[in-house]
Amino acid sequence: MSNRMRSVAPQAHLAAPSPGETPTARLAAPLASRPLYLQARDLLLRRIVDGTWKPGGYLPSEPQLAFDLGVSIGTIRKAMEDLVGQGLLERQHGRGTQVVPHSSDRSRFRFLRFVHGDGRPFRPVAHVLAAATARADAQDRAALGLGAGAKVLVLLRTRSEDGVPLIYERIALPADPFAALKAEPGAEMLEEIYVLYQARCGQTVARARDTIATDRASSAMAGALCCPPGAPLLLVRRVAVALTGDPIEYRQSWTAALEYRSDLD
Amino acid sequence: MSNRMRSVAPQAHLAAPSPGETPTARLAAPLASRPLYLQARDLLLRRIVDGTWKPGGYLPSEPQLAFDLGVSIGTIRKAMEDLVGQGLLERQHGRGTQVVPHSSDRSRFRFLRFVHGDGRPFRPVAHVLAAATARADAQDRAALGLGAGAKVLVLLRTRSEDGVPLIYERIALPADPFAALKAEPGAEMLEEIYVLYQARCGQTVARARDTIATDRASSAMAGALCCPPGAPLLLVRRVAVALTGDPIEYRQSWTAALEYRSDLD
DNA sequence: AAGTGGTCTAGACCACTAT
DNA sequence: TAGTGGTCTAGACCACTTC
Repeated sequence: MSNRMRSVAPQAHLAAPSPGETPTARLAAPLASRPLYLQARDLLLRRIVDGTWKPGGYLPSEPQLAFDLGVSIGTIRKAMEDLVGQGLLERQHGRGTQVVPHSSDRSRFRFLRFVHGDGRPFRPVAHVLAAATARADAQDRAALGLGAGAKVLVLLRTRSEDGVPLIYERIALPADPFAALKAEPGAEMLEEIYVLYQARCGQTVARARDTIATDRASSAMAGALCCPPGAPLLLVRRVAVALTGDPIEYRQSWTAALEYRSDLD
Repeated sequence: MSNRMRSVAPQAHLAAPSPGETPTARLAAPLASRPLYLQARDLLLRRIVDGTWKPGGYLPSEPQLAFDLGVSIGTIRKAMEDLVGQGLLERQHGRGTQVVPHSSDRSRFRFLRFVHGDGRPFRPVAHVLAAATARADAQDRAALGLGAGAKVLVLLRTRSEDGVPLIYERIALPADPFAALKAEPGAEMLEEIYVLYQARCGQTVARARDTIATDRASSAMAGALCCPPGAPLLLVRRVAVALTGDPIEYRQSWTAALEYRSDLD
């Protein structure tokens, strides 16, 4: 007997929103003992990943989803709360539940960011220096989990404030899903590049890991950042992974003047 | 009318665990419209802060707390889930709910940590070089929110692996609650100092903010870390705050060989 | 066997947003 | 006014831990 065979048959849903409508999905067979709210969460996640509900779009209402999946509203709510906690969904009282889009205002990565030495926030503008496809180097391959001869799209850019370049950045992306980005009009100045990944390449960044170290300025960095070659720099390396768990971005950011800060836990 | 006046009187609790016992607390007056689960959460937090339930100790059971506060079990669960999410409580199926103690195995700060350049975890041993009370400098005062003539307890220590010192550290603590730490036996080698704050000074670290920058080695650092004076170092500054929200630790960590890493979001 | 937390349901009522 | 999510309750049953 499954944990879902109860005194009240779960099929007896009286709240069918449109008469004659039929449920569009059912959760696992009675034998599967994985909690229903986890199954529901994964199903919602799958539909976000496969684009059934697009970033910025709204999910069906709680009663509708509960009917579709054949579970109670409370179970749907628990599944949603999990995804809200991951920053994938956003609920708005009286309006509905939305798939969070990446945007410059509301980035999913507020917990680690560059700041000025006095704590002022850093409000940069990006400028792409070069965009080219190349063979992935050893670091790229390790970070992105690629094979020997794999190709990557490499972006070199600076990020400036008031016209002063403060960050020199190299971004490596797997050539396959990101080829469309190479000649993307308007991309050269776009600060929030994750919006582009999502809109043009269908890749949504879910999480990222940052590793911070010191490095010394190469001649290219020295030229871009107006510092002497060999000057000590802060180097932030980021590996960003998609909703599927695959790494999709390897980014290196060098800076001489800025600091890097975690939000208060 | 409050949001708690319903068709079923909330007082009608039949699950009184000990006959004749009386509730020990009641939530806000009917006029207060703040959600009950938030009131419950704050009350639980207050009892953790004031030591009613000590780190490592167990809370009363859900039915007991629900009876005490005059709310349903679901409301208690929601309040607890919030505190679990903050890392303050830990629930164990069949056993109970525990106030999380700081420990070297299970630190509340797993999200940012030192690692070796190749990604290996850093497993240090601490060695205190000096512990003395001093007048707080400008940085200490700013970080800890102290007044002009305030005193701080300053600890200088190294953190080594296999006998090799890799981090040079200065920790400033408000002299008032931390005076007991000065002559603490055994503290000299203790790596996880937050355990001491909690056990000896009644101060539980709740959250921390890290700011990462580059710096150059002073002669003291050069001596301790076996690097030339002026060598570029990674500097991590941390401000840790207590459950009350007051800053209680200002820590500066310098390293030449290590990197600093965030967990995968 | 008793007690604990974990899952799931059903339904009441409230508060916010749209129209 | 209708529809949405937010809060709160009550109770069933399950799974784990302890005795």
